[in-house]
Amino acid sequence: MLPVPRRTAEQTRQLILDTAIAVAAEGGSLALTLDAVVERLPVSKGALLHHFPTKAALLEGMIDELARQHVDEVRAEAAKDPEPYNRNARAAMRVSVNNPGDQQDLVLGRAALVACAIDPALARRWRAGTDVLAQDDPVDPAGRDDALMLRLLANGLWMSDLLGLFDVTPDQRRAIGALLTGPNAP
Amino acid sequence: MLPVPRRTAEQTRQLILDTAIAVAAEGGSLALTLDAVVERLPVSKGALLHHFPTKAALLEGMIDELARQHVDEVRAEAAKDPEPYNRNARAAMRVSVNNPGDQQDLVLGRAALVACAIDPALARRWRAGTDVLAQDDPVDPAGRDDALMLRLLANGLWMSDLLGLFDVTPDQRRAIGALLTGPNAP
DNA sequence: GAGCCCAGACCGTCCAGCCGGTATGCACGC
DNA sequence: GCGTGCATACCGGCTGGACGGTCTGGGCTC
Repeated sequence: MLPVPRRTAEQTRQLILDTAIAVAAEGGSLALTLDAVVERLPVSKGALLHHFPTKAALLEGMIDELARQHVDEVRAEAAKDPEPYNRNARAAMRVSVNNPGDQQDLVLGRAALVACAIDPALARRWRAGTDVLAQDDPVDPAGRDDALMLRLLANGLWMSDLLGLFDVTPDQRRAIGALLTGPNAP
Repeated sequence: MLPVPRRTAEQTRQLILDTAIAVAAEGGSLALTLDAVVERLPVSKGALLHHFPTKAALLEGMIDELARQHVDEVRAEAAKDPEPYNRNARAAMRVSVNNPGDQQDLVLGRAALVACAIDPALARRWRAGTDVLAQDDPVDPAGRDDALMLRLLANGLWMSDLLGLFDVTPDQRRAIGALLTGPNAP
């Protein structure tokens, strides 16, 4: 007979992280309290503090989880790209362009932004967790700076979506996405 | 004889805002407490709460001030541009490209980011305060989407600088800035 | 029965906001 | 000029409540 607890410890941990991320994304850092996270969970405060002994540990767990999800998503998108160079950079663009259709992506980004704003050290941790995307991305010897440009543009679009900085119509999103396939398309 | 108190009320208010912005930029939202702000000031907690009756009022004051400074800076930069179209968009790019040289700009941006992460409503307030830059910027009838692209790229570079997301060398900064003058330069 | 996993009451600290008080200046009437 | 009354600006100790973290106990699995 398989051991079937109602939840494994790992599942509980993941549940806590997901909920904390959702709370941060919706309410900002002001709303991100341990009690608020527990309130949404079929789990007690004791359980939360069993898995994350301090709030700082929870925040670090969040950032690591968010970075991991982001890296996984970009890599999955990059795997569809037949070109040899700058696949991660282009994948980041496609992910950003498609953002509004994916609510989970906005939650991810907002939570990451909130965590980075709570403590500057968490921003460095995000960078540490995600820069494999830049390191592990063969560069076209010609047009060396294109990848950085793509990354920055993708990042700008993403941030704009997260914070509501600019209005970007679907047509404009398509135009931005078209940069990837045909740079000189009319 | 003019009444000359050591500081006018307006000066005190501005002093409080500047200090709160500095605290937020350096320590993140965790460090932004009323006491921490007062500690750096020749002003008491009573004075702070005289000018900003709640912490929310202080945060709103901060965002309004930051948006105002940002708009002023971009407009000042735009005034140097002889072209008739998209001057604010190009000015935003130049400001972002020159960011690392201007410590005050990083403080401004970090504080704004922190405020936006504390409460989503403050992000909307930032947008409300800054979108005059997009509204009040005549668009080239040909190449209509260029301005948005510039804004997004500038925003991406700015955010990257604020959070330390990507390494951008001075050469690469120049290359990005060169997009403004010669789009087809080698 | 031992060890992991969790429940939830409880505690201590920290911080936002309050409040009583002071100082200074201004608008009066006289 | 001078006293009175009122408003603005500011001080700083205090408190109530929120929130992070502790602790004791209990069940479930092996």
